[in-house]
Amino acid sequence: MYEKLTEAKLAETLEAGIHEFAERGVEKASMASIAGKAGISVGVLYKYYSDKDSFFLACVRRSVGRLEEALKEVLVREDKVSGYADQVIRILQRHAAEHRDDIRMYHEITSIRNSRFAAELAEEIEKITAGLYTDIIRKAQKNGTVREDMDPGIAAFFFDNLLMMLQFGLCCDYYRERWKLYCGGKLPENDMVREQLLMFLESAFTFSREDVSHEGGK
Amino acid sequence: MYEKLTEAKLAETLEAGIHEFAERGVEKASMASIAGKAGISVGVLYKYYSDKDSFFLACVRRSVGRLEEALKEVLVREDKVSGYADQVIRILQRHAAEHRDDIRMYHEITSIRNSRFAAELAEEIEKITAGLYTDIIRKAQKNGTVREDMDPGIAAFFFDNLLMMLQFGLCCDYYRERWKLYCGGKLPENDMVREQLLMFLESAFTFSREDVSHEGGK
Amino acid sequence: MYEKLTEAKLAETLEAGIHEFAERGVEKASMASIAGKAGISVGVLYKYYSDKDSFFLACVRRSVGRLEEALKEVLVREDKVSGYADQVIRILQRHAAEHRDDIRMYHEITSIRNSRFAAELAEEIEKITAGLYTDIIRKAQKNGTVREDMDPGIAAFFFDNLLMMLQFGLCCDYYRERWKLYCGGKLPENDMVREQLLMFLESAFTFSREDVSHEGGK
Amino acid sequence: MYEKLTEAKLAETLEAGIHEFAERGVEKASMASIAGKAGISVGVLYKYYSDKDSFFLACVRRSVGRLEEALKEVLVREDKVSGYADQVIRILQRHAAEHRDDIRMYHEITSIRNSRFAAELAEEIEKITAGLYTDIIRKAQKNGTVREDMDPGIAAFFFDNLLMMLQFGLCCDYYRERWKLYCGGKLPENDMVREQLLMFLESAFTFSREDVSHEGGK
DNA sequence: AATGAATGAGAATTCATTCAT
DNA sequence: TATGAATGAATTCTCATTCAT
Repeated sequence: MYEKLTEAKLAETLEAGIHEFAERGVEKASMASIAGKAGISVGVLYKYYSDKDSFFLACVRRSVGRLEEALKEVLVREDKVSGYADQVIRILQRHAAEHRDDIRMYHEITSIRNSRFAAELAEEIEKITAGLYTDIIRKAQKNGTVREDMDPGIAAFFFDNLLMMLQFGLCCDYYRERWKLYCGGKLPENDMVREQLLMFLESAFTFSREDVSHEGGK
Repeated sequence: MYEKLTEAKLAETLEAGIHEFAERGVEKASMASIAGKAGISVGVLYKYYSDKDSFFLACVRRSVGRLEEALKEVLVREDKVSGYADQVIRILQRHAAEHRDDIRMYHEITSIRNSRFAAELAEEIEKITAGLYTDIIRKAQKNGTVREDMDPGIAAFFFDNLLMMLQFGLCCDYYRERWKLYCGGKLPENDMVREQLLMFLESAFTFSREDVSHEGGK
Repeated sequence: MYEKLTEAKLAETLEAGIHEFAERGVEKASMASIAGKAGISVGVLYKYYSDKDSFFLACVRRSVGRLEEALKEVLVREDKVSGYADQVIRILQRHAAEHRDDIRMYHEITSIRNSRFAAELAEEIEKITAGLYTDIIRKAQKNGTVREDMDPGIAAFFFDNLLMMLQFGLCCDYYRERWKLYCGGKLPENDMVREQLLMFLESAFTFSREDVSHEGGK
Repeated sequence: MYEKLTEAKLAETLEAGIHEFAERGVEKASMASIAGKAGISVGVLYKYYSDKDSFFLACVRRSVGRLEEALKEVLVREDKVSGYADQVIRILQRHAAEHRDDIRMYHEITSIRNSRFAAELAEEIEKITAGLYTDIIRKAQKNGTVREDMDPGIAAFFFDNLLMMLQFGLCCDYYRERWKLYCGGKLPENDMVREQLLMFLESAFTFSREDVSHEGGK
């Protein structure tokens, strides 16, 4: 009984936490219930994590780590935004289906009501994708596949926003309902959504007809 | 003491509620604290609202009503998406600046812990804009200013997603920090964001270059 | 609107009180609900009765008054206990059937947990029957129909106890269930109960010391 | 602080509960006050009992258990009702003197407000005595010491009613005052009451004089 | 005098956190 | 070191009573 918590047990605890936080939200999640599900005592939980909040953070980190891991699959060789986006969307759709709790948990983070904390977490979680997306766009601008008057950071932000909502739409109750409202009462198929989103993004990032005719008329 | 609850006081109570819910979230918000801030007794609060949930809904409705009121300013005569979008974005930016708590409260609704309201609220809140945006896009498709292969509902959804994130980015801690991350550490100016978002949308909704060249090659 | 409460309205209020107290018990009875049922405002209720307790007392008195009224029907000419008892039992059985709430209310009184109060009420409510029953027994002793070694007061007390339980058994949930337990699961018929109770009482009051010594002298 | 809840403490808690329920009634009894009196925290109270009702039931059961324990002392060898009754009355008189709160608590059960427990508790509490008393009477009928035209169940019920009132008369405010009223202002001595009650019962259960003379005249 | 909205003390219950074992 | 029982602050909600109208 008095044996040190194994790596595996610790992982199990985090998973139990992710599940509970995803299912009931931070406030309603119960430390006792989490410990119970993980098969450990509340005591150890508090030995490893000073309080509920810090345990929540640990869960967030695990959850986000898993998402990052998934995103590493994207072939960075891709220089065209559309090809890149296609890969990312596919991965996120699969990830959302396989790790619903992770996404719900991620949404919980966005509720954080303390800017010091928010800054720390946002940096930790979003820095990589922020940089990555911005770079892709910058490169695409250089090779002429994305319009040059677009601010790469802001464009990357828009891009990420759409992806974020894509995931929430797959996993979080309110967003699902919202999705349905726009699609005549039922969630659209992943393939259709991806196709439409790609079309939207592709258009967005390239020159619109006016611009063309404008430039053409120069 | 024993002061009659005026219309004004009732409004003040809702505002106090909106503030508390925005600041602390539904679970942590305290009915006693709200009553205290509004300068009324807990008793009346429960006279007017049967429980915390129903008071929360009343706050949400007030908050949403205010947003809808603001959105009514949009000239519906506009048939071009870009002109329409320009107006909507301006209004939302102003609204977010003036009613930060409303937006924070809106974000609160999207939380897991409030899943019990999800379907009901989503319908109530988003139905109007969903229909409106979809219509605008459909019309624009008819007059040839939006590409025809785009599903109007899904496109409207993308559009609304971007607007939603715009607002969260202005009001909610986590989203603000995320914004900063994409913009070199500081929040971008409203004007610049609007300009970029318009550009993004305009391109997105119109024919992409390939399409153009395709058509051009006809 | 601003008219004085009529006699009738006041009576209606007491009846509403009796019903509520009988149905929910003193603690759970709600002054607002009583006022509502009586069609008056809580305000007047408190104008006429200083607090819940004093209103409860007023209800008790009305309720007890009605019982006394019913008991006045007993022909006092009766000198034999059995004949007297027969009449009383019949009246109480009828009264219990017609005024269930009165009996339930009466049981509420017995819960009173303040001896000063208890003394006052007991005196008010039981004094008449106490005297009456004792007298009957005393007379019966004089004319030789009740054994002489019986203390008239104590015997009267036993008699009243049995009548009290009879009524509770007809009206109060716990006592009803208790009744059933002794009678194979269902409440016995009034006629049968009366017959048995009369037999029990008749025997109890008559068998005299002589009989005992008779046996002893055998 | 952080004292382990021993068996003894648990018992103390139940006693504190019995006292509080007896003193103030179920509704007015306060869980916090009970915990305080028992020297434990509200938390543990709720660890052991899911809510106030279930704690109340536990108290009732303890209280009833103690009474049953006491009643086990009765020598069941007794076949004559009078001898049996003598023993039971003695035990109940002693029990009431020593455990006033138990009896007050028992009275609490019979209240309207506790109707929700009525059937369950009545069965649990009274079944044993109901069966026991009925049996005794039935046996006595067989050996000719109790008149045969008496329904054993109903007779047992009358018997138990008298015992019940005996106990309430010793412990509950209202019943005490009522007692006094029948006895010239003061509670009668236990010995005297027992003697009179025995006499009453003995007579009640045996042939009345009329019956005797009736039979004699045949 | 009647009204009923407003008051606020009080009660049950929960659960993050502590600490004796 | 692990355990999980014990703690008690905090929260929601109720309702007898008051008093401005």
